[in-house]
Amino acid sequence: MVTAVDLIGTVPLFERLDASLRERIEAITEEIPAEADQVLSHQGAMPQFLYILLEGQVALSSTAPDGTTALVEVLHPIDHFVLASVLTRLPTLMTARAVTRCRLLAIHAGGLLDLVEAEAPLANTLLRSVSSEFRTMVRQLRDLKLRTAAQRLGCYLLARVKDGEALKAEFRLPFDKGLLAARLGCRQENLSRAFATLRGYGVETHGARVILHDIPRLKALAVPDDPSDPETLL
Amino acid sequence: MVTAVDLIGTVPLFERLDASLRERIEAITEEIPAEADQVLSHQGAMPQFLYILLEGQVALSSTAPDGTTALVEVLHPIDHFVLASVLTRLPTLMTARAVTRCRLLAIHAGGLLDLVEAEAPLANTLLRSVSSEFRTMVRQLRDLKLRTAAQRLGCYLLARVKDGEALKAEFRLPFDKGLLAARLGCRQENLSRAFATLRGYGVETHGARVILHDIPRLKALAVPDDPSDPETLL
DNA sequence: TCGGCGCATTGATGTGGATCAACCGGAGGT
DNA sequence: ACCTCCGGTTGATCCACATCAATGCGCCGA
Repeated sequence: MVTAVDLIGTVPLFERLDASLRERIEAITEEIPAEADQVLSHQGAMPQFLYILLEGQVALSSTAPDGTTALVEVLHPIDHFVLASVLTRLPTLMTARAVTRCRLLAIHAGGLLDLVEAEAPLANTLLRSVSSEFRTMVRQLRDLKLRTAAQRLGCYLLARVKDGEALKAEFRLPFDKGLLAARLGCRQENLSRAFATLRGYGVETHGARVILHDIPRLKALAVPDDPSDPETLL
Repeated sequence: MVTAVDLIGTVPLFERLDASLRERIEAITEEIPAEADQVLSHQGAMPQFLYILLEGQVALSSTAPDGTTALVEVLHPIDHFVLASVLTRLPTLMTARAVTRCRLLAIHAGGLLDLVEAEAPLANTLLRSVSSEFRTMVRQLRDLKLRTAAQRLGCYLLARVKDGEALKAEFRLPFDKGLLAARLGCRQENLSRAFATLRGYGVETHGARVILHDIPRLKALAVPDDPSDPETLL
C-alpha cells in the first residue's frame, strides 16, 4: 500500500527535504478525495490545510463583493494551493473548487507553520515556491493588461507544445473551453472568436484536439515570452 | 552618524530578527542614492541586489515583447523590491525605476541567499513578505478583471483615508495623476473621467488635493474589500 | 507682461470584449 | 429512431476604455 509519506516524497515541493523532515510533515497530513465541484477552501476563510493536488484539477477563483468572479488559475498535479494564506495566517483571497474528481493531500496548517519556524530547509523550499507563484501572478497581470485574448490564447497553446517541436504540434486541451476561457480572462464566446482568429495562423481545432500547423507564424502573432532568452523579456 | 545597521533595524522586513543576524545582513548591504528616472533593476536581468526603499518613490513595471508597458506597483518607504527574483535566482519580470530622487539600501543578492539558507528566522520573515506580495498581486488581478476604472479609483482613494474618518476625509495624492492612472491600469484621460464620475459621489479635487465629502456613498460605488470583515470578501 | 510649455480636462471616434440571443451538432436517454 | 440537453459557435448590440485631437490653465522664464 502506498502511504502518505511515500506520496510526500514525490511532491516536488518537498522532494529535496531529508527523510526525517518529510516524516514529520507526513505526520500532519492526510490524504483526502474530493468530488467534482466540491469547494475545498472558501474565499475569506482561514485555511485549515495546505493542499497538494495529486490527481484531478482544481480551479482557483476570486470573487468581488458584487458577486462577479475571476478565475485566476487552474491547477494540475502536482500543484499545491493556499500556501500564501497559510504562511501569512490570513484568510484566503480565492475559492478553490475541484473541477474534476480529485485526490489530495491536506497538510495541517498549524503544524506546518510550526515546522516552518524551526526548519530552515523547509522554509527555503516554501520561499522558492511562493516566490515563483508571485512571479506567475505578475505575468498574468501583464498578460491581462497588455495582450488581447487571441494573443493570450496563442501563448497558452504555444506553452503546451513540448520543446523540440519547432514547426508543428498536436495535443489536446486539458480541460473544456469554458474553463479555458475563464483562465484566459475572457468569455467562452470570445475564446471561440479567438480560435477563429488563430485559424488564420495555422491553428486547427476539432473539439479539444488542437493542431498547430505553423508554430513560427503563431509565435509572431502571440509573441510569447521565451523563458530561455531573457533578452526577449525586455 | 546613522549607519546602515541602524537602518536595517528600522526596516519592517528585518525588525524581528536578532541583532547578530541584522549585523550580518548589514555587512552585505550598502546605502545608495538614485536620481529620478534612474533604472535600478532592468526587466530580464539577474538582480544583483535586494533593494529597500528608504526615501522617494519607485515604480515597478512590466513590458511585453511588443514594447507596451504595464505599471504594476508604485513603492513607498519602506518597501522593498526584486525579492522574488532574488529568491528564485531568476531574471526579474519587472523594471524598477526611480520616480523621484531616492535613497535605498542594496543588499547583495548572493550573500542574502547564503543567509537565507542557514537562518530559519530570516527565511520565515521573507516567507511572510513574499506571501503577502503574492496576495497583493492576486488582489490587483481581481480588481483589474472585475472593477471599472472609477471603482478602482474609488478604492484607491478610500484606502488613503485613515481609520476613524468615517464620513469625510481630505488628503493629497502621493504622486501625479499620470502615474496614478498607470497604477490603476488606465490612461490619464480615463482617470480624469473617473474623477468626473466620482464627483457625483462627493469627491472633490483641486490638483493633487482630494476631499471626500461622503465616504459611505463612495464606498457604495467602489465596494472596496474590507479587510476587517472576511464575510465581505465573499 | 507676454509667450510658451506641460499637465489636466473635454470631446469624438475606434476597438476589444461582454452581453444577449439564436443556432448547431454530438452524446445520452427513451 | 427520436428527443433533449449541453457545449460550442455565430451574430447583433452594448459598454468600458483607448486613442486622437483640441482646448484650458497654471507656471516659469525672457
